Parts: sequence; structure tokens; C-alpha cells
Amino acid sequence: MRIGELATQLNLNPRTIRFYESSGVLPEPARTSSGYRDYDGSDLERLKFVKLAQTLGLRLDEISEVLALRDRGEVPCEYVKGLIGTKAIEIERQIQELREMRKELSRLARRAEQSNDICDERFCRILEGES
Amino acid sequence: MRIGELATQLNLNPRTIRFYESSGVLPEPARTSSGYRDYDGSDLERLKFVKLAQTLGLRLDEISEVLALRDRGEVPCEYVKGLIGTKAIEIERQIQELREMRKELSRLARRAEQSNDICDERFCRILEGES
DNA sequence: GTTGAAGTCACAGCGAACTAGAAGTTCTGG
DNA sequence: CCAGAACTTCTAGTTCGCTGTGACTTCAAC
Repeated sequence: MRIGELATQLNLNPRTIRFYESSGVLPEPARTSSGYRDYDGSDLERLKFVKLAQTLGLRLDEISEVLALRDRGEVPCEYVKGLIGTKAIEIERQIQELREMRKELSRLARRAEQSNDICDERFCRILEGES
Repeated sequence: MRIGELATQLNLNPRTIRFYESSGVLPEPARTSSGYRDYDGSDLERLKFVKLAQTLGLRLDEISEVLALRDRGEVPCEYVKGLIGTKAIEIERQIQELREMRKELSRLARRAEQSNDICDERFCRILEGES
């Protein structure tokens, strides 16, 4: 199958697929006699795996590494376990950071409702505290 | 005061301050006779405001807009209220996304502990489901 | 007078994951 | 036979917030 069909099936841009090839996520595919990329079911599965891994927060280079281990016939389990662990920690950190922002933002939103458009010498009374 | 002192007081890199100037967050400061940037207390306050706003998840262009409104003598309250609202929604969305990842990752981590290093025809049994 | 820190400017690069443009070739339908 | 869609390659741009590099000038201390 050609790049357009593969892209359609996965809801990807053909450019994205070429980009994946250039960054080592996808191997170079076979070519038709006229030079078009010729993909098969294994490429489809591989890209599905890439999309799945992306939803878990894995970066392309990390996904590439898992795939490369597999391609070499090795077992990526240990690598993947490590990845899952560090990723979980990182995500927890990000959630905490966002929670702080959310908390502060809702505090500001409440204050903004109460005190109506009072701007004084400061930059923004809503954002800066000490009302 | 010169850029180095300002940077030290705010724990910023002098380059960052020049970058802020070039991107319109900071106005062009006065210059000493020898051409060095010459800052005063208002620049210090402005940069403190920038840092505060950044912790709320505001981008530099949004912060610039608030400051520009203020610089024109306008009241940024309405703009800021809108900003707070959309930012809160955006952050909520990000938190949800991260929670999904976290949930899925811990599910995978539990599974990975149980089934020991069984890799078969798939890319990665830990990441792909249907064990 | 000399050294070295700190300033000046302008341009480039990073990371991440694409996306866009240009300029050409091949395939498909009427 | 020809239009136009889909492909090819290559380079470069996007977003965001900086950071690095290089080549030069100025300032403070010794």
C-alpha cells in the first residue's frame, strides 16, 4: 500500500510518516518500480504501536528505542519497565505543577468576581495579590 | 542599575532579560553614556510580575498583552479575566490527559510485575494489552 | 598598563513533533 | 492527451522560552 492509504488508515499526515522514517521510528519501506513507498501490514501495526505508546506519554526517541530492541530480536521488557517508572514519576510531577496553577487560578477567578475592575497603580490587581 | 545586577536580583540570566526586551515584554531601557542598559525599580517590578504570571501558566505573549494594555493606560481586567478562564480550562484538560496516562501507566506497571518478561510476536507485551 | 569580568550586538541552535513550500514525477479518470 | 491528485526529494519553518557563540567594548581593580 502507498503512503496515502497508510496515512488515511491511521489518520496521519503522509508527511508525518516520512518524518517517522527519517527519525528512525519506521524502517525504510520497499519501493514500487516507480519509486513510491510500498507499505504492508507490519508497518500499519508498527504505527499503531507508536500511537499507543504516544498516548502513554512516551517520546518518539523512547518508542524508537523499544522498537529497535525488538528489531534486533532483544526483549525490551526491562527497558520498558524502567521507562514506565520514570514516566510515571515525571507525569506525577507535571500533575502537581498543574494543580498548583489550577488552585491559584481559581483563587484569582473568585477574587476577580468579587472586586469589580479595580485597577490601581499596579500592573494587574487581579493577578497580583494583597488586595 | 545594570543588567547584571537586575539579573542577580531576580535570579535570571542577563540574556533572558535582553530576550524579554526583544520580544516586547520589557520596554527598551535608558542607556548609560557608554551604552549599557540602565534599569530602575519599575523594571524590577515588571519582571517580578512576569515571573508571577508565568507560574500561573501564562505565556510571554499573554503577559506582554496585559502589560501593553497597562502601558497604554487601559484596564486589563476584562482581558485578564478571560485569560484566567481559558487558562483554567486548558489546565484542566491537561490534568485530565495526564491522569489518563498515569492510570494507564500504573495498570501497565502492575501487569509488568506479574507476568515476567514474556515477549512474543508483538512489539511489547507490556505496552500492548490483550495478554 | 594590564587583566578579567561584565557589558554590547547579531545570529544560530535547542527540543519535540511535526508542517509547509518548492519543484519535479507518476498515476488515474474522462 | 491532459488535468489534477498523489507521489518524490530537499530544505526550512513552526512554537516557546530561552541559551550559546563570536567578536567587540567598557569598566574596576591591582
